[in-house]
Amino acid sequence: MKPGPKRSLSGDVIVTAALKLLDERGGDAVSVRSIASEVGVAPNAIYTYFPDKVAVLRAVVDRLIGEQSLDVLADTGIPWRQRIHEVGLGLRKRLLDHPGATKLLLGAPMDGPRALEFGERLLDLLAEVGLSQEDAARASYLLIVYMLGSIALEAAELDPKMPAPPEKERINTRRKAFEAVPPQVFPRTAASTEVMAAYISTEQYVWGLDRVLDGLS
Amino acid sequence: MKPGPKRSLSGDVIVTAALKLLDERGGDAVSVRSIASEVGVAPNAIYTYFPDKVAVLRAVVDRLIGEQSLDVLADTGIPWRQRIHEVGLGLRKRLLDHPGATKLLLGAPMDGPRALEFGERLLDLLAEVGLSQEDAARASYLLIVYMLGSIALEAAELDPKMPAPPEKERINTRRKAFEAVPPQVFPRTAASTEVMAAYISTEQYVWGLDRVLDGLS
DNA sequence: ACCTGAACACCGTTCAAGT
DNA sequence: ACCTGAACACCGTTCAAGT
Repeated sequence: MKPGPKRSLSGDVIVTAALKLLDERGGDAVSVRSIASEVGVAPNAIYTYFPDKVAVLRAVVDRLIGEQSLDVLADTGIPWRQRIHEVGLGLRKRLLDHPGATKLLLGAPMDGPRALEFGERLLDLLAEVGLSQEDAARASYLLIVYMLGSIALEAAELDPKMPAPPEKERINTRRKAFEAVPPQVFPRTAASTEVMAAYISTEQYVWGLDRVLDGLS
Repeated sequence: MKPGPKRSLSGDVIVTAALKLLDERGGDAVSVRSIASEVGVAPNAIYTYFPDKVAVLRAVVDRLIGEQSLDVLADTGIPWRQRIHEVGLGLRKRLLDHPGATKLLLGAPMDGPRALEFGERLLDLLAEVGLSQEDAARASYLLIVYMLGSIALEAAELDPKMPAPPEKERINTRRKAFEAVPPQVFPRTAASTEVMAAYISTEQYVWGLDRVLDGLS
């Protein structure tokens, strides 16, 4: 094969290929070599666009965060809590569509451009609502920790090779797991099987978000 | 070399070796082969005690969670908020001592025996405080999400090969990073540099924990 | 049951060389 | 500047065989 410029390659193309592999074949299948073969290029061509493999994966995470539109946050026609609900639920949905990628979420600092944008728009809203600059900054971090933490914990239970099954099915799976908890050793855990199983529900996610918002006001 | 039983090996010995490598040489240096050579055994001997590599790493995480004593949670002589503070701060300290291991925290479900024990003791306390069974279950999950989420996000910025530097130093590093944020694009983020830098402080951790606790009561 | 040697099918990354 | 081929120093895991 002849070398020479192809111009078919770019950072975006590489990120897209990595995400596709992550979704279709899971985290273990994503290698520099598999990404390269997916885009039809030699493995080391990747290094023209990224310094190393982890940089590619970080770009994948930032891409997913950027997929969530933040426009609602600025929509003063909607009550502010509801705006946060909408963005929080949207982010969760988008991330859970890519369980393989979501597992990488909290392994690296959230310092990508899309993550910064997310924080900035949250600060806008919190300032509008009347929080001081300092409280707004602290609150935005708390909200991000809550959202990403619960989404990551939720994604950890999903098969990275498959799109997430419907919520009911996921709760059933968890219920079975908790029914195996020995009641003599963990009486309260065993007694709350139903609630434990529903930890990963949309309802519990919103409940937690509301408790955090209650704590802020 | 002769094969034959050695009896020097056990799951615990393997976990200890893995944690040592994680601390001294970082996540990339932890391989089945390096663990095996650390304990003086052939690589495939590991598979007598664990089904695969990720099982070893999960056991490392559960070991660290188990290191935090939960006795304070049951000490009715201390105000309940303070009990949660103590356990939360203790867990944070213990995990941040092992940044390499902490990065693995939210990549797998929290279903180890020590994690279950943690949840159960939290349920005890929340029931004592007067929460209904359902609210207690939801609240314990919220608290765990908050603690693990902020600890993981904090650990993501640390060099896995080194013990965490003192807090002041870590805040200085972050401040420098945030001073590079362009104020035209992210005005609020840039204006709050000082608070953003302090996201990883003990004080912000406790502040967030208190907001969550406020939301619960 | 517990361990070994050898092998299989891979990795991430570097380097010199081609256009 | 952008890409290739070839190589280096590794991986996780399996399998048959020894005690």
